[in-house]
Amino acid sequence: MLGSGRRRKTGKPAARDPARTREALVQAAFGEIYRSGFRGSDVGAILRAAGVTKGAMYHHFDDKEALGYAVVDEAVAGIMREKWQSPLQAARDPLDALIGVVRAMSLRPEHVCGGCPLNNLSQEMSALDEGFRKRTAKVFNDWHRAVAAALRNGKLRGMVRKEINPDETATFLIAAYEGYMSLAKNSQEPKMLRAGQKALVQYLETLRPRRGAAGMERRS
Amino acid sequence: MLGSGRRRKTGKPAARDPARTREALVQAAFGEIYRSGFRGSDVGAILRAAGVTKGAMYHHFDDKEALGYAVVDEAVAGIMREKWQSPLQAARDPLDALIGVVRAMSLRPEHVCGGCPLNNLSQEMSALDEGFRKRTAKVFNDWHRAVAAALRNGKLRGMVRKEINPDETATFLIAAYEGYMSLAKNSQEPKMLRAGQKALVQYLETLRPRRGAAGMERRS
Amino acid sequence: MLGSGRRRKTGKPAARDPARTREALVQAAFGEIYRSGFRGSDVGAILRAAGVTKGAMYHHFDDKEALGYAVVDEAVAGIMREKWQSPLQAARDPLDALIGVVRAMSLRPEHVCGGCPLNNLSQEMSALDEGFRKRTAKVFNDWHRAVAAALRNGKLRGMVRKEINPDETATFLIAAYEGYMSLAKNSQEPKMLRAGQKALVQYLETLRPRRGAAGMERRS
Amino acid sequence: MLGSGRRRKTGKPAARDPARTREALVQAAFGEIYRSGFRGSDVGAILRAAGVTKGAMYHHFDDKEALGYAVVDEAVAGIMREKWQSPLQAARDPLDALIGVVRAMSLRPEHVCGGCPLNNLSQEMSALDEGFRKRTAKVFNDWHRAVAAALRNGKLRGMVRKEINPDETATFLIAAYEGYMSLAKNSQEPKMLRAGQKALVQYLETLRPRRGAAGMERRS
DNA sequence: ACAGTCGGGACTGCCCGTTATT
DNA sequence: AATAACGGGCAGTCCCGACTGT
Repeated sequence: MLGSGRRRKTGKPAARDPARTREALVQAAFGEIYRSGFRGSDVGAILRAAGVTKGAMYHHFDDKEALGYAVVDEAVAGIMREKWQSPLQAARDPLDALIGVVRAMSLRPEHVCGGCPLNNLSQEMSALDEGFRKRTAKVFNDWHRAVAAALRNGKLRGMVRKEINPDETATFLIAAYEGYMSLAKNSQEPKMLRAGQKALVQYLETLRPRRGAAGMERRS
Repeated sequence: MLGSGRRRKTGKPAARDPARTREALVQAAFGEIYRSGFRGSDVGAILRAAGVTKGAMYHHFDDKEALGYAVVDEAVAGIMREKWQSPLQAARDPLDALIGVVRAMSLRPEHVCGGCPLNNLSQEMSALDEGFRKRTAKVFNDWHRAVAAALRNGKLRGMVRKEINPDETATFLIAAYEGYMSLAKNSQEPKMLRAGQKALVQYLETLRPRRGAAGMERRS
Repeated sequence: MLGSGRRRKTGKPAARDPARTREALVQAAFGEIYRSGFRGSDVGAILRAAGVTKGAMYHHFDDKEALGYAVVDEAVAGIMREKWQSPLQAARDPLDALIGVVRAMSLRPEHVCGGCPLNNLSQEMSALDEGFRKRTAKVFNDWHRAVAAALRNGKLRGMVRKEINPDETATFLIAAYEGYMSLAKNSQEPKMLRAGQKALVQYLETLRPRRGAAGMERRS
Repeated sequence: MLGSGRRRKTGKPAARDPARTREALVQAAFGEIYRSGFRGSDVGAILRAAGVTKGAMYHHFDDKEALGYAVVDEAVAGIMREKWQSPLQAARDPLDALIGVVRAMSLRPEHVCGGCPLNNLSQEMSALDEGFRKRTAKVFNDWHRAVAAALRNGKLRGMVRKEINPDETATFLIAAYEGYMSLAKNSQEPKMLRAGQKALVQYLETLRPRRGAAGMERRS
């Protein structure tokens, strides 16, 4: 502390920017957590990846947990929104949009092996940490709401069969999606994901109203 | 016990029984791992739960990993066999049997929150440890084979629609099942599992051939 | 406070008074350091005690070390001057004065347990930081000079035995004094200090010239 | 943890020997603490000096504090015993023995600057940690008892003046000794220690009975 | 076959000093 | 002069597994 090691700072500390620092931390943490799980991820590695020091991190986040929460709230939720909510909101035909989302699933090996970030975190932490559970549940909820709303909207506009229950159908879709993601992560084979895409698309097609039936819907 | 202070351990070492010791370890490990994940589980806790000491454990298993592998190969595989393979083998009507299995899903809170042991382990370890991945993949495979075989068999016997692809259908079933288990684990609400049961049963019912229309079904 | 949201700090910043701020810092630092040692003292605690903020402190002092130096130069040196130099300067009989000082030693528990501020700092830092060492050495020196001067003066005026060496005697006195302070700090018993007082007074009495034997004393 | 970094132990762990490990830790800790004080000493440095890892240390000691306690109880107490108790026990003439001890004080620069290990620790920690205080107090006590016993014994054997109070005299001796050690540590000059030796020897000589006046000394 | 002490080492996050920024 | 941001050392925890006995 004193006495011996008297060293003056050498390299300049690279222009403070709290927001950037925070964002870098969240992104780096997301990457590490995606790779190793929350508990398996090393704070040191996150720090290195973010180019940030411990002191800075513990200034922005109380502890590793708080950082993990931010990852769910920001990074993971953002990804899901971008992948599902946005396309659905912008869509004319909800089923086309959903099929588009399913077809857009990445088949890149790292994504196949990595699985779904949301499901990973949820599976790992739900039973262990209520904070994580609540946050991941919220993301699931938002996702579910977006899909259900799209279906409901589709029904109103005659683009989705009248008999289906939007909530149940949305849940089924999400469950099947996550299930295939899990199986693919385990098998590590893109063909498993492809099978999932095929099955999901097939399923989604069954949700369209029968042509020439009640109300005379036109295909989009 | 004679002469100088030479005393034999008083408490008897509980009648050596290697097989029992091993089994106790595997069961205790299964429990701990189910609760905390493989990496989160504490060898000490497993030992305590099994009433076994370190020396004993490291006699039977090279390391924690080896114990984990045994948990997959024995405990987890056993559970899946008991829950799926056995009912299916004994079944007259494969769809009835599958519906029976789905209906038998435990709604007990600890199971809802705990999720599916197989999926848990697979999700946690697939990306990190090839040994775990292979072993869980094998269990998934056996499961899949059993379901597919039942469906195939059902087709032959006219109890399952001819158009379905047994392999794809089995995969879909498993994916949806695991998906619902994941969602339930996250939501911690039995009603999510109930929704899953309902949806799966509904789906299974669609696999039955149309009555009185053998061989003439139209595509949906 | 007009127009757009331009607001001046509402709570007044307590009437800037650099000198007061500085003094408050030195006093608070003295207190903290006396309690916990220099390295053990927490800058935050000093700040709180002084009712001053970090920015203010680092305005007045380059770093914690500089504050510590000021504590030695100002607070500690001041205390020693007040306790030793002043009484000695004003004294008629130096031995009476010294005895007075010894008798004035505080027996209050916090002082017994706290020890001598000068010795504390010197012991803690001498080997670790040359700046502290030099500064505490200077205070010791001033102290020593004052005692030695008093003895020398006493000799001239026939109030102190001729044979004694003022420098050596002063050193001995200081050493014994600090030694007792150390022992008392360790034992935490006032009676140890009392023993020191008694011994020192006894010793000081032996420094008086033998009555009626001016100039003819034999050494024991 | 798992998955990636699979490394098998390479270097053999150097033949277990708990007692050696413990002793190495205590000795290394003594060195570090002597150099930097207890709070200033770095556990990592101690570990490096001892050639021992953290795990080993925290197996033998609950925490840094416990290691520090062992240093007092074992290393410091041992040094004092060796330096004072042993010579005194073996002595014919207690005063000769004490003078011998004083004359044996090391004048080596590192010892001058380092001060007395016992006093260092006592000064640093007495006010902060009751455990340290008690332990150092015990060492002081043992020391005091040995000196007092020697003086008492000397009195009985006519080698020490009858009028002196062994307890008070021992305390005075110890106080003066520690005082000089403190001053020397601060001044960093061996000549200060030499002055101390001279003064202490002179003082010790005054404790001898007057020659040819056995049994008839006057009170001072 | 089993008991358990010993030891290895990665990792967290606290703490605290300091420096930009306002 | 006040506060937010940052740098980083370091204690101590955790937990695995080896090795010595019994």
